[in-house]
Amino acid sequence: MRKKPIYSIIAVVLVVGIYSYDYFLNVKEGEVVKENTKTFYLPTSTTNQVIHHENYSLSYSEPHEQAEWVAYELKASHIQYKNHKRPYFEIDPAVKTGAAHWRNYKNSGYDRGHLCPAGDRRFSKEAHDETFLTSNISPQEHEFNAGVWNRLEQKVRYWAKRNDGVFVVTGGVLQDGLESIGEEGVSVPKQFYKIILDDSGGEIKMLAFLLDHKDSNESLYKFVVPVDSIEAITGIDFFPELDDAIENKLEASSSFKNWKF
DNA sequence: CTGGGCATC
DNA sequence: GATGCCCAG
Repeated sequence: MRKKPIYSIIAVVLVVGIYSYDYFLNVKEGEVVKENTKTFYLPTSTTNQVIHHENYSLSYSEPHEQAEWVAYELKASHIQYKNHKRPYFEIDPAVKTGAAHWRNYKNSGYDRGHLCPAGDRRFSKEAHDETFLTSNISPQEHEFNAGVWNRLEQKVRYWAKRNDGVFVVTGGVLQDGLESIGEEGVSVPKQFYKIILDDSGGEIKMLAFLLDHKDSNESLYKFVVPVDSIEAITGIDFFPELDDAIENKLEASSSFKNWKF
């Protein structure tokens, strides 16, 4: 072996290469990412810019200067009440096309509305801080953000505790012709969606919400829609790795009988 | 919980 | 730009 080190080097390169290739295959969009022992369901990207952070993934839309979706697992154990100081919003360095600056939001009249809520990532300072990237926010009316949207986020935490974890995919509906704010032109969505998937009970359950970008005192179940209808207006395929028969059945349903409100 | 504005350095 | 303080739904 000592006489022919070149063979050892080649062997190491081959092994590393194969495992790297396998790794990148696994994190390709629409594929399944192994996150510890759980399986993480990722949507497709219409923008070809999927980014994986430690505690959530996203697909960034450069024209709209925000994520078209943010996806993450919310485990029951994630829901803690540790207090962290709110940090400054930072430009997401992983967005190669250049994520928006928070200054676009300043004096715009709109909140920097989290997509992956800070309240869902309070289990560590690192996870909490990671939600303060500008790739994780969208312009939201304060009354909406602190109102019906906040109610929905709290309900998701309730389900995560009750069902021992859920998967969440959320974002604004990005379309042509939206109003925009700031020098970089961050689009202001007219609707926001949130999709919850629970696979803890052996059988997969799915629930989707579509809300107009305005506050409401209506009960949350009034906003339940089939996943199909969100796919139709966003062009995103939300659970492509699910068995087609299961995917088609679940995504066509707007039933919420299996969910306690 | 969800956030903002303003003064200060 | 970063920090601290006071504010609202």
